Amino acid sequence: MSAPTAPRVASCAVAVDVALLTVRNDRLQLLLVQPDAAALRGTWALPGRRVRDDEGLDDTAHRSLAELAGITAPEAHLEQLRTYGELTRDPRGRVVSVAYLALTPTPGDPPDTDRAQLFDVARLGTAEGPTLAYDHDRIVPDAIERARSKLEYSALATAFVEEPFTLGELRSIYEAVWGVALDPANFRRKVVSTPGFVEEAEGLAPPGPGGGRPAKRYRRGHARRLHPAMLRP
Amino acid sequence: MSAPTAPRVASCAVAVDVALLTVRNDRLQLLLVQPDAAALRGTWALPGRRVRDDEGLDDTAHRSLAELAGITAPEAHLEQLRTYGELTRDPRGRVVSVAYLALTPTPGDPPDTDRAQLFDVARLGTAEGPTLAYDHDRIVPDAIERARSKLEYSALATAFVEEPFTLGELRSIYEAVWGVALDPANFRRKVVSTPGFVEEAEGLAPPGPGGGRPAKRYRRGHARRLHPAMLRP
DNA sequence: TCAATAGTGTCTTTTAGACATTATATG
DNA sequence: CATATAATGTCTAAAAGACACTATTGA
Repeated sequence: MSAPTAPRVASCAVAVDVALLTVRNDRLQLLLVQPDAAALRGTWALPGRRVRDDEGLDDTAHRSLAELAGITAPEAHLEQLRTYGELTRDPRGRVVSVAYLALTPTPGDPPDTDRAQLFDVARLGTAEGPTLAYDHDRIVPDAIERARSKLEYSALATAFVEEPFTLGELRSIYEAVWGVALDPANFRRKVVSTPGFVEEAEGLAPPGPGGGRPAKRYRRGHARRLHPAMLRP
Repeated sequence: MSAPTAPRVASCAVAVDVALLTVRNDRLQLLLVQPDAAALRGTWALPGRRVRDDEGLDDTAHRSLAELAGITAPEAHLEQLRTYGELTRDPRGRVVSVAYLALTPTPGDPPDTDRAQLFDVARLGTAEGPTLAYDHDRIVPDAIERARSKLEYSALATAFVEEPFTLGELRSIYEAVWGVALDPANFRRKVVSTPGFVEEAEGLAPPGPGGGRPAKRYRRGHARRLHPAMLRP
């Protein structure tokens, strides 16, 4: 009974899946694509590709976004989330997937084609939301929680906005990702007093259609970790 | 020039490497083993094994510790750190490695055999420290920083001590991992006022050889995240 | 007795949060 | 003018940190 018929150690398929989050219309949204497999018609999946043998994992992540959603965002924030290796996570066989988290500003050109779409994060898991393929219903909550958590102790919120930005725009990122309202005055004080979070830029941003005082513009600072942190209420 | 001679998408070897940290004699220590390969004689490596085709990633991590260091710690804290997929990280070929972070109380039976040893984290990277094989000099700092960081906002420090423990023992964990001295009075107040961090247990712990008041015993609480966090000074 | 460690009390400084006030825009 | 948003000021409550003090042990 100790004579295996197959090699115990085998190469297995390695893939990358990317959870791309963005904030559009003050709502946190996730990019999903339609899977290739006909059996999965009607479901949605994170854009993902097999890792090529001459390709780094980050490169596979970028290629997944480019090939499956037409998104080329070399400046987008991209970080590893976690690797999912459950034996049965893919019905086609053993596939180990390295999941990535990507954060981008709202694309002025939203990829609302048939193949790729942005979905409200708030609707995921509800009857109105999309049905997720594979084990992506396990990856997606991890990605969202990572984003929510990293907004606290890193300057990652700035990855959601184009430069230059106003502190009102930055605050709306926090409000969309966390799903809470923040006091504008206290938010401003925390941001500008946290070293390296943002740097003042030139000029003023015009107010919205309803009027309002023009806002100062800011750029990303050089700090990666925030001291003190922006704690969730 | 667009006719590849080898398949662009191939299965590649998947391995798991485990960075096991413990606190011994008030110093943060890392478990390293001697690699199998003769070419790597004199260097030290994280215990790691190839993933079997019938085995989950966590199982491979446990097996790595058991087979290479004789450590069977099913209750130890084990979490994924990151996956390292650089093309050239292993001279034997393309190996994608899923790195794990393991935290355990000091083994009463330290694995100081020829094959496995605990090394002071403070000496890593110095002339007195071990030379690391593969790309493990990139993994190890990530593991240490993860542990230092998670002590702030999680109850992970309790993974380093056996139950029941005293708050003095818990404080010495923080001091060893962070490398700073903490005020005992303020530390105690923070810990007991953070909901779910620790729970009072029965009895008192005897003082050390130099005397001192007997300390109350505590057990791990049920909180995973600490609110408020234990911030580094 | 003294030295050592545990645990409590208290004070000061810092930070977070609520909310009023002023500034500058649109309609 | 009213309304909207930006930016500043001020007050209060909570938290962090310094440090004195008491409690209980071993030597």
